Amino acid sequence: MALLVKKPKGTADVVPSKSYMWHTVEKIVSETAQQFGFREIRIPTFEETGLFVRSVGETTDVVQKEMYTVSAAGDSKFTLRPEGTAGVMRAMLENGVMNEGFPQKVYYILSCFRHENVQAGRLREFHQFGCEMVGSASPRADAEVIALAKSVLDRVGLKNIELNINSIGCPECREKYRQALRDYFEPHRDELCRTCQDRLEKNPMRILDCKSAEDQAIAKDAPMILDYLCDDCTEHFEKLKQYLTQMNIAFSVNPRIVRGLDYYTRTVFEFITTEIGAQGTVCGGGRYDGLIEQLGGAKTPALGFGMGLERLLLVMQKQGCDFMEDKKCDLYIATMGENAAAKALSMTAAAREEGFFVEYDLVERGLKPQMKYADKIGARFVIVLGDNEIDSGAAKLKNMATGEQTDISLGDAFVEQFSQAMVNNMFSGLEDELGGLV
RNA sequence: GUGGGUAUAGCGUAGCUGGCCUAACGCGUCAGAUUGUGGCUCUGAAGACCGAGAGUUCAAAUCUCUCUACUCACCCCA
Repeated sequence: MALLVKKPKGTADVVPSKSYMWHTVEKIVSETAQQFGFREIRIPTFEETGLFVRSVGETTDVVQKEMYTVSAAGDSKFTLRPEGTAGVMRAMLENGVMNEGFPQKVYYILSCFRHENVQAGRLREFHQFGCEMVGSASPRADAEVIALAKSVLDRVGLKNIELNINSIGCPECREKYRQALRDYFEPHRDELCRTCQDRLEKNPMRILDCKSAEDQAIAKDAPMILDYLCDDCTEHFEKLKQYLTQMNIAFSVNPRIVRGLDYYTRTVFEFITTEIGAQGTVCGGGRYDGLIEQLGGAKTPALGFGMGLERLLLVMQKQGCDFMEDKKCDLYIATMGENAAAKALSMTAAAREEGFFVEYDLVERGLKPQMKYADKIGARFVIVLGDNEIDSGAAKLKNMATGEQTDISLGDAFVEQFSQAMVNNMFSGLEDELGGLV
């Protein structure tokens, strides 16, 4: 079949048979964040372009070549958010959340848009779970945020995820370090790859994680940021490491981690896997003490992380993690004839009123196909309704797992009797499980 | 933008030293197998102009070329 329109490159559909996977991670992720005292924040899908230019950074790849920017009818320019932090900070400032006392802790699940070349684990529209903590300069906050990310990864069941941390210092020590890097690389200018020659001026730290083998060799003996941190930044980093150790969170210090967004200061971290291809960063984050001031707020320390949900799901599937199944149908009412169908309508409504998951025939099929359908959707119970039952006012309630049939009234007592059957069913299910254990 | 790989029914695949392919198999879908009862089994049906276009040939899903899409990787990041 030649479809007239296909989905845009880099987007993904979640079909009904797979949505339970998303429900699982969304549930775990938000419940965990709430246990840490984070509350959900929701923000618009697009923002004024200037917000991202100001926060993410004019020279970053994200801003320079990956933003989906639209303008409508002479309005200002808008951009589909390429990440969550900038919009969340804007929203917190605009709504005065910063004035409600510190720390403020928020989380969100949202889609982000970047016009990149797609590959495994990298989409143009992707989903991110993010957390932000505003108002604490303490390394305890760093440890707490990392602990939250770690906790989420543990609870979805991931194994072999490594935590890398680094400090890229405050603007002062970072500038000293940049100069040191320029001094180091300058003599090798001609040996560097072309992009790194450009980086030498604008962002020499990027040369450190260049993939080119030649550049790697040159960078091998380059000065390390950690040797250039000021006393405060050093102490902050030392404390963080100490806290992580106390929390029993394993980590490695990786001086090569350089975040691609300009707003980061001091602590940066990544949770990495090698199991899903080249895009192994499942979670990335750090501190951004200067961002809020840059956006026009008071100077306020803050930090957070983003977790790529598609990547998370890739690893979960790869590792065979458990997912929560969708809720199954409690009762299917099979009908034969118009009278029965009419009766089924009122019975269904009554049972749903009590919270039960009920279905009945919508396609006007025969009894046998209806039974097959009931089986396919995993219905626990089935009632077959025909003229006999309508006349007598009673029917058989069939337990699909055991095949056992019991009497059930079609009158006022119907819902109550069905509830009782559900309770008994649950109870015997528990008994079986316990019996197996004893 | 630069490379590699792949393109056959809803999904997953076979066929690819050209003719037996008027395209096969598994899953799924639908319908039957005691016309008022599912799961297993059996039978049958629907469903593909073999990614698109051109060429070679008596003959192409199978060979050649072009294009397109998808995919993996570089870059960058979640």
